[in-house]
Amino acid sequence: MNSTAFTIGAVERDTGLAKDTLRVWERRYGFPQPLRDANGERLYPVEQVERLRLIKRLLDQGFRPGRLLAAGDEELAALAAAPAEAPAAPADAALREILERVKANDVAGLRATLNQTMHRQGLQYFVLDTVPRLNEAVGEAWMRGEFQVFEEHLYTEQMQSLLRQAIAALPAGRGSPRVVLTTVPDEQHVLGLLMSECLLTLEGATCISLGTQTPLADLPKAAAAHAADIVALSFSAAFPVRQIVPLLDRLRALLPPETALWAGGAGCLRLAPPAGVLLVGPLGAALDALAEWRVAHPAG
Amino acid sequence: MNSTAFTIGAVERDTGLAKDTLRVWERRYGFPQPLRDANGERLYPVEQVERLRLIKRLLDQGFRPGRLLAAGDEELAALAAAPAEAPAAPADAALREILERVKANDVAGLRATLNQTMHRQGLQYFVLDTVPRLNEAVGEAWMRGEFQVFEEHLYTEQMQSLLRQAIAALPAGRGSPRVVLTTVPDEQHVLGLLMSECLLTLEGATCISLGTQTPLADLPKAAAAHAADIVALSFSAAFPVRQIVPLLDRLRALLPPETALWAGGAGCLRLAPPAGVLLVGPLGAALDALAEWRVAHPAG
DNA sequence: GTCGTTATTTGTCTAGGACAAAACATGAAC
DNA sequence: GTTCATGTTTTGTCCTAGACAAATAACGAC
Repeated sequence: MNSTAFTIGAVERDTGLAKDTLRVWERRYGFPQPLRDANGERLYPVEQVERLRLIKRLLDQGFRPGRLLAAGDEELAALAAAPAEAPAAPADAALREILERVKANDVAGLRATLNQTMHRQGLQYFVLDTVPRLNEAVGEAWMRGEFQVFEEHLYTEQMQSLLRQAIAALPAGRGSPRVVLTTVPDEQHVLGLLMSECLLTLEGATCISLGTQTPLADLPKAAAAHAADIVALSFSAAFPVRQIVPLLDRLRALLPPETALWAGGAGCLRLAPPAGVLLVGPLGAALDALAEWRVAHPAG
Repeated sequence: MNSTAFTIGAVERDTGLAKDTLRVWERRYGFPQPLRDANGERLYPVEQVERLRLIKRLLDQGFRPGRLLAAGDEELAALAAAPAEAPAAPADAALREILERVKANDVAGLRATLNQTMHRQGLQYFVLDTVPRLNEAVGEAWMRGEFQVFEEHLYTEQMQSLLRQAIAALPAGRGSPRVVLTTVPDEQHVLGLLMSECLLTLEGATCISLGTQTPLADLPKAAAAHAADIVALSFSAAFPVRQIVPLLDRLRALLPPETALWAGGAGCLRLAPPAGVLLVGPLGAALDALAEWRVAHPAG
């Protein structure tokens, strides 16, 4: 009956935690503690996998493994319920309605409400203010157990669709700077890219989006082919922070010095900027950075 | 200068080849043969990484590792140039023009041509015939060294944008069956999903797309919440074939028996169908499957 | 409080061995 | 010549247990 146990590889795929990490946690902290099959291979029951997913989220929020892995069920739930710092800005009506539509699995209604909100607020304000708050609210609702993962996916899918539509409706940017937008391999979150593309295109920049996960070695070629002034990367909170700086260093070395390298997204917030890389923390900072770039590069 | 070597983790991310696989290939076949840093850790030069990427593609085409890893540069190039079987259908004018736009990095032109072709052909024919041939042509062009990875990404991004627009323009399906569409974790290719969504929605089915990489354990909940008749998964050729059957078995066990489970995409072509799962090979077969489902489930 | 130094925590890497499932080859029976 | 059942090779994934560097926390001096 309980034919539903996960091998270590399946858990890695499902949670994003490396096999090595899973094994070393087991050794050090005693959790997870999978069963073993006839071959001595680990078999993780569903509950442990779900718990690991929650732990992964809290890790991304800045909690430390030692604490989370030693915590009991109640403690974990408490941490998930009381979000890190920011006493969540009070959700306005539009926000609440959107969340309700997601919870009610009302796809058509969700789509309509999102569309309406975007048009009422205007694209820039929507992207700068509402979308980040929605993203956060959805993430927190999941951690509190109010949303399922698939509901989060549904939200992301609809938001993605909306933003892409908005971008398609904008007059294609023809101005400078020319920006190549993408994420590095293993970073699959696309909303950050789309939000940036909206903002920059609104300001008249030319965006060339390569979608997610372009291999590093290809970026210099892409920058050259598109005569890009800037290569911009987006990192979500889920991306392993340790890897960001070495990554940026490697990429910086690959790119010609006259091509700027920008990195933004939640993953870059607590980070010391490597030489030659501009870290764009909150989304609005991208607009400032754009303005500065234009001052430093008068048309010509 | 050549500060640009990859650790084994970076290669895993960049190529999609597991660390274990990379190490065992080195031991068995003598390739790749990375340098070592001061700590004895592997450092892969860029050329080896690019070669690994090519090998990965050929593997996905059905070649065997023993052959590919023993092959010299020329032999590899020959294999890549002469595609597996099918003596590629002669590319018609529209196809050629699209490929040229990609090669010329003409984003606006590409977008316009795609849009025009879709409208001329009609959505169904476009999705059933042109898109798969384009996908294949782009993949082959990369293997022959004519396209860079980023050019492939650019194509995918524009096609994605176009298909999403087409879907948004369709009257939202309200008929039966109700289909939940997604991919499993680690399967990130989205075009297959979008193509299916187009076809099914055109036929009046109700599609609920969760985007890519929904954790398995969430699918039963999603199916229940959306009262789905069918859960449909898409597997690309890049997804490790070995894992598909165990995956489908696990999922079949999780889903209630009255919910159908369909799996399609290039990854499913050479595969024995597990019990209780419908393997939809070529795209057109999805339409047949839909018709059959309707016969078996008269309205009511 | 702030700074610099030591201690702990944590993820990632190493080695080589093992095994099951898939793919291929071989040969017997029809 | 095809079909089917065998045996053999290939191949990916998993195992253990140890090591180390980078990030973080803790501490004492100022």
